[in-house]
Amino acid sequence: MKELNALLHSQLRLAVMSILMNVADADFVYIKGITGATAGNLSVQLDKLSSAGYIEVKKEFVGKKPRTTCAITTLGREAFCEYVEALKEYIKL
Amino acid sequence: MKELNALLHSQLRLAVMSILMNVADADFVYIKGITGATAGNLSVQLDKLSSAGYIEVKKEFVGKKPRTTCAITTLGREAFCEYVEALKEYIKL
DNA sequence: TAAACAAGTTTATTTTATAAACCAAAAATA
DNA sequence: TATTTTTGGTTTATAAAATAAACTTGTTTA
Repeated sequence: MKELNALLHSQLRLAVMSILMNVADADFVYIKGITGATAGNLSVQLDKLSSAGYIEVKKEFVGKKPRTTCAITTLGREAFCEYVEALKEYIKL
Repeated sequence: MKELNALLHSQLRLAVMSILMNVADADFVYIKGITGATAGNLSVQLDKLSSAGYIEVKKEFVGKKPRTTCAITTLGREAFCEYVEALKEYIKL
């Protein structure tokens, strides 16, 4: 059977990628809210996606508050689509 | 976002359940062949699915050789379907 | 009869996911 | 204005998982 991309086959990382597939970008607080993840866990998982080149993470200040914004990359988009294709073999759609 | 059943959100266990969704039963050697899993890993994962009541495992002798046969239960079937439904929220199908 | 094989199980190791603890700065409050 | 709380995270520690390696029991084969 086809392998499932282990980086994507994780609930939180998959949720993040799923969100980013449908918006231009999303910030840390927003993603945290939708996924219900703890900040620590989210921080770690965003790093992994970023290291893999699946997302781009931008850190800036808005006024005096820091803001971390994420956007999916072309590579990430491709990986996500391949993952979904592979998954279909498992869940027969 | 909906939670993904952690017991099913594992490549090998999902593969096993996927196989068992489509056949009356399947034996250890057959599942091992299709999934490409090692015997040890498969043994452990079958135990987990069995403990959760998602599959039934029957051990018998065919001639002089042992045979382990697995079949999905109603509970397992339901859990699989719910998992697939939850997953759709992530992969938008 | 010794070596290799079959069908698993058990145990140990490596990864992962996750949460807990922490940090710096800003905002709210007493 | 001093202190507490909140915001927006990161780092570190822990618990859980996946996986492989080693082992077992019995069988077949050379």
